[in-house]
Amino acid sequence: MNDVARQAGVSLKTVSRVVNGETTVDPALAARVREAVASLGYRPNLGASLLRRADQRTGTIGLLLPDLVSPFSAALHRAIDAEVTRRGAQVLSGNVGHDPARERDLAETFARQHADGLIITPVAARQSHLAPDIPAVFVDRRARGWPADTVLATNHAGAKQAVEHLQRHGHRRIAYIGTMPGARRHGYRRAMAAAGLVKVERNDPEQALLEAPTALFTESRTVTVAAIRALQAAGMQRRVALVGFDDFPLADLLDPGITVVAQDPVAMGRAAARALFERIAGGTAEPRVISIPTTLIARGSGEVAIRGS
Amino acid sequence: MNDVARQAGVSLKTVSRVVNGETTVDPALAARVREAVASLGYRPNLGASLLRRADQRTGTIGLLLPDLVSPFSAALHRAIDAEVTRRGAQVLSGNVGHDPARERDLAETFARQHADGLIITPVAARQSHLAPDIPAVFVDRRARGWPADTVLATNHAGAKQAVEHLQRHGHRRIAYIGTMPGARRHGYRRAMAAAGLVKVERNDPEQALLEAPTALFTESRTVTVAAIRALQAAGMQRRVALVGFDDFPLADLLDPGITVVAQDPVAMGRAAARALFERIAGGTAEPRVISIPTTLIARGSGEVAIRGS
DNA sequence: CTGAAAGCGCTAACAG
DNA sequence: CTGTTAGCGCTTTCAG
Repeated sequence: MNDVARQAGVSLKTVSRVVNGETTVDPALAARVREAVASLGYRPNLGASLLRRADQRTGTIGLLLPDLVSPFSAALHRAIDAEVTRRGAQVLSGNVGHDPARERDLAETFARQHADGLIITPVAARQSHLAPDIPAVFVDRRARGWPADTVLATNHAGAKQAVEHLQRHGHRRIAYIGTMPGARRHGYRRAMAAAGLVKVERNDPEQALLEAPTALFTESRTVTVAAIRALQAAGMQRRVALVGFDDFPLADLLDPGITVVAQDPVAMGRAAARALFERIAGGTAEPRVISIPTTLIARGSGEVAIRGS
Repeated sequence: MNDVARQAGVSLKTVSRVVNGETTVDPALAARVREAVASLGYRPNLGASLLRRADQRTGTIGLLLPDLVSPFSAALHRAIDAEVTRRGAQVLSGNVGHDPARERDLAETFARQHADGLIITPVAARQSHLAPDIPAVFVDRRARGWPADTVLATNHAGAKQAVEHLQRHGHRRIAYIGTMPGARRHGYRRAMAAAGLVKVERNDPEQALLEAPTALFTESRTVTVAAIRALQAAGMQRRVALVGFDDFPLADLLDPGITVVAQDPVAMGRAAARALFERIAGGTAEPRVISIPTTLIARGSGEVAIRGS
């Protein structure tokens, strides 16, 4: 900045004013400064600037996702990106890879880089260890040990939709396939029990099929695809019904098309970004849980009627 | 840091040594410092540290992708992430959304945050405007106007694989469907011409089908999926052959399975990360183009024989 | 509208 | 092994 000042024939402070877009600078001087900036390839030093600056905002939001490869994460990312960009800020994202240590390291990195806030799909059981004293919002999984807003799909209602749909097609013996702990699975259990159905619970679709269920309900995209493969391998894709939690690309092009309870990642991402900006702006209300409804999309696999009925 | 020093009863410099992991500190003092750090919730100021530090490394790599949602980008991301993490650094990524202005802004942001290097899948026609005087490597599209290493799939060879495969199954009249300009499409043209085939070139699969080709070659995942939909809608998925460039999830579960020329995003990502670390370490060789081979994966759609043959 | 001086939090270079 | 001093690049405060 000193070099720029020298070349433009002004004081350092005037350069600072121009670089920061203050309007109280003589246009002729400002032009000379901008010229010098361009010719010297000057780039302001963010860290030095932040050292003294009153307003500590950097216009940067950190996003931590367990697995950037999943279609759900990707859609969430895009929605958050759109909302954050619309407000003139930027999203930088980090891939946690389901590793709590990396979750902590990335949160720490964002905090050291003075991100204005964090949006996190947590992978660790408790989040207290990463508390980086900057505004944060959780998405898709409830945060524990660290009060913050949380945006969730309404899993319990989603499970209810799936189970009642299968029940309407005559099914009584339904296998739940998945590995997820806690609240989400609990939602499925409650839905099954409430409907008075026989429940088979397994991690592996092939094992589940041995128990002769007439319908499958799968907990995530990964498990849904595994179930499709197992059904096709056994030639049973038209004899056992299947409803998956979470939509995925090409679900409509398979044969039969896969019926899913779709989350709404666009609404979830937008809600998370909005909640975060409220926190950044200084909102100090109690931590909220924001629920986003799910939708059942019938495509064929969930409408396979029970055998012999 | 001053507060920590006071509480631990040592000088500021000793705190600095402990925080930076220097080993020349009395263990008892170091323990006292760490205790004070924890109790005060002290977090070092990266910007201030960098201001004076000789080694300007931050252990951070910036990754710019045109669209984080695409499976290819996601796979690339994961591979880069793995290689960078293995070397003890972190990847922060930004979604460019095919917008040259955002590409520039994100590169600028990473530069200001002192990223050690950049990996970019460029979207702008020329990259000279974003040249952020830090080491950079391009992936998946050749960089123009800014000499840097580039990692590419061997498109020309990939097109040859596809065309020869279709030719072997009796096809002479092949539609190329895609919108991509420049080198990649050029590769397809050359491959077609070299094989002496009749080429129909269209953006839209439905239009292409009107020209009665016996086989389709699609340029990207998006176009491949559009072609699958068009073929299924016309009931022609077993009468017209299809080979797609770039593999995608569930391609094997469709009926027929979709034959593709698969890129190798894992190898591409690893090569890009390695090239970048060489540049960061000070390698000053001429800009290279690193080619990663493609593989034809036969799944059914590309082996549909020509009608009546 | 412009500039001079002080100091943000930290590390390099040098003593002890 | 530990401490002192100077100064990184910038913005603040305050005086012209």
